[in-house]
Amino acid sequence: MQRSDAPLTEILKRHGMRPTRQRLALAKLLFAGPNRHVSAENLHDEALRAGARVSLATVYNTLNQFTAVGLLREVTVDSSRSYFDTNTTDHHHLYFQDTGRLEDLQPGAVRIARLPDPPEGTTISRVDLVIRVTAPPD
Amino acid sequence: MQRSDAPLTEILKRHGMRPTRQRLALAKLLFAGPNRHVSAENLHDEALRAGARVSLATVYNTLNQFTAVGLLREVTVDSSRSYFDTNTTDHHHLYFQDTGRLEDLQPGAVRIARLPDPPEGTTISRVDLVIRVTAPPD
DNA sequence: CGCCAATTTGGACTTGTTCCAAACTATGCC
DNA sequence: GGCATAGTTTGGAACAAGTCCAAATTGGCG
Repeated sequence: MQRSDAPLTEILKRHGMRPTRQRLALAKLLFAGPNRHVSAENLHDEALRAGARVSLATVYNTLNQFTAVGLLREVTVDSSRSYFDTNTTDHHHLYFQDTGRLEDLQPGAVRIARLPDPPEGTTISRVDLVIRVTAPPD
Repeated sequence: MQRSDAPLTEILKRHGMRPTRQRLALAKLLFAGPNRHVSAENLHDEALRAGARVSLATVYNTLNQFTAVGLLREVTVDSSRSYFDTNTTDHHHLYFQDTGRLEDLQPGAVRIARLPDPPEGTTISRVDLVIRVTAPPD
């Protein structure tokens, strides 16, 4: 809880959340460095290792809240687990099927030249592209 | 079990599976019509309603086996449930977030003009693009 | 027809996630 | 600064999707 948390406190308040000890600790892990992809278990372990006392339920709550206000984006690459991405700008993903590792692609790495119009009465909320790679060439 | 199952029997045999009553019933539901997207529960219900006695465990086994031999493709759009697509040709998906409905896009509907090279030592196994739409315009 | 390996099955189990009621705490107010 | 209170956290129960397992069944072959 040193002065450098001030911006994080601000961010939480700006999104209508109380800057609690737990949320600050998680926000720090998530946003105080380069972009990341985390799962709930994953972040929970990390928080504990970092000495933060946070329950798994709170990690789930927090990830969902952050996602709801747009601080995180949920990425669906594995049907058995949710990943959250701290990079909320437009970009696509590279997924290593063998290791489960997920990486952002450079914004310019993929170019989608044509997209269909959404069906009548709907709007496109998002276009997700995932490149799945395997380590051993098939 | 009328003569029209013969082709299905053939397909199963060709992929090294015994044409059992259960597999034939499921294959019929899956392949005897237009392309479909099913979940396990989903297909199980349908099979029971159609009078086939199949356990849920068998539906899971069968979907996984069909996928392993390339008769089905698993589509990951929802992190809490797996969908299987009877269309195994190259194509992308339209996902209605509100209803959970999943549709194939026409092969030409999307054009990807640029893709990065896969990282050293890996090969691209698949590129999945999903257009997520919502019914009420945001 | 009968054998045996493949398959199916119900139920137990696992894993990821949500729910819940009770305990705790950040914040506004005096 | 102390207090009331609404928002938050928490452990554990509950849930849901999917896998595992050992016993029972069955398809295919001689």
